Amino acid sequence: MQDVAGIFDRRTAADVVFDTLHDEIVSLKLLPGTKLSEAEVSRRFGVSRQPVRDAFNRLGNMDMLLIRPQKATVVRGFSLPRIQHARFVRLAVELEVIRQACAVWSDDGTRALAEILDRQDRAISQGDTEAFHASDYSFHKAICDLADRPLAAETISECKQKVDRLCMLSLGREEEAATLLEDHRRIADALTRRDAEAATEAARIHLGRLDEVIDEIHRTRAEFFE
Amino acid sequence: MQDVAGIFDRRTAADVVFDTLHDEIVSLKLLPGTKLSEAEVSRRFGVSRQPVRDAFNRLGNMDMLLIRPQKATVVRGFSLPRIQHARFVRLAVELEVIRQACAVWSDDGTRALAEILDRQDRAISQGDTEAFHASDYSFHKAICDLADRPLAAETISECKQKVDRLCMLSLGREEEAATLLEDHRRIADALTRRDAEAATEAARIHLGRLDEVIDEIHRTRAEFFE
DNA sequence: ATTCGCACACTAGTATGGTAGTTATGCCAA
DNA sequence: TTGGCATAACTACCATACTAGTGTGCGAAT
Repeated sequence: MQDVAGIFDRRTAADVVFDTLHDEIVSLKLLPGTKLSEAEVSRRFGVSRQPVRDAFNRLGNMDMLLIRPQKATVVRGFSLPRIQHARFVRLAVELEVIRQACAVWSDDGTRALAEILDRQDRAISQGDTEAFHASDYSFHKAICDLADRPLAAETISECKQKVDRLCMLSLGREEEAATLLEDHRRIADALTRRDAEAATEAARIHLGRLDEVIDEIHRTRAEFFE
Repeated sequence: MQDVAGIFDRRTAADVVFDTLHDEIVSLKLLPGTKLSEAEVSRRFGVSRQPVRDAFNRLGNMDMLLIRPQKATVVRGFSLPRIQHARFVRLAVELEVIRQACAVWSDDGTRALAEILDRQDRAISQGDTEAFHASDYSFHKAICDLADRPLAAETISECKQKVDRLCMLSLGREEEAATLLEDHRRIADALTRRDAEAATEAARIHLGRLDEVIDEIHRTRAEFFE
């Protein structure tokens, strides 16, 4: 009862099951097609079937699980149309964010991006891929904030998540970090010049770099697609 | 208790509760702030609490219900930032759809849009607002299909739904149907000319027409916002 | 009259038992 | 050996009972 941590942050059993399964699906510890049963998962977590059911429903709503009544529940595979759609939405949002950022750009924005680009540069020279990805996200989020569209970062993140799950299937391609940083520099420069045309064009190229990666995954790992 | 369920599409009790509540929330038969209890709703539908709980969870995931553990579950009010974000995402997607449609435009597209515009024209002269709204949706969906981005129509529809729920609070503004049709004509013309710049600019104006309506609702119906 | 405290009526979360529907299995007959 | 059918072994769905946390209102004490 005196557990201070647990009072405000009430984590239900369903939350634990949901978070764990979510992580395992995204990180591909659970591969597409894996069959999950309420009873089995409830035994694994030491809870009853009800919280598991709640967690399944949430994951089902997010299209991560396919719940077939009276049949079985399986981890959903990738759908190329849906992946492409997620990328399309991200592109569309990101471009419009950039346009609006250009309209309200100030030196504050230039300074904020410069700092993030420095962080990315350091991450690359130190070979810290995790820090690189974190600052990559910071870059895009900063533009959203500077465009006065903070919620856009959430939408972008949701789209990115779906694509990232797929890209876990790819082999290491971290050597391209320098290219991505160069893209960011081009976008930042165009924003500083308040050149929406150049900024959006650079963003198109930046976001298009995954095209071939995804194509390759689709070809070589067809078994994970549905 | 065998429902009149579809034979192939098994409609569970949770589905029925979800669909009904969803409709009532969207149509504002259930106003923001209305308290819903699992027990009460389960009595109303003549089912146990479990399917009601499933339905609540789904609606909670969609941000239509706010589920506060051990306290109560209430219909969520409107959040101006979220409404604006939904409109922003719709704008961004719609603009990019138009750009891609321009890139692959053919006479088929021109013909398809012309037919839809005729339907809208007839709906207006007959004063059939429902038919007008239906063909309005058809117009935007047709552009998505012609741009080879059918899923974009779903995203647009989701965004539109959130805004529409808010606009149910507005008084009748149907007199503007002619203006909206004129907007559509301008967009269609620009697409026919494959003029992406003009088409997107027309779309910006078209989608911006709700600005004042929403502002007014926010001012005069502040009690529904959170 | 005001305030404190406790009982009670609520809430959502969890556990468990049972039902209907689907799939896999294995036996029996051809 | 193989095809078809009965049956067992799953599945998710639903109902009921219980737990624990929260707000409210009444009564007693000041």
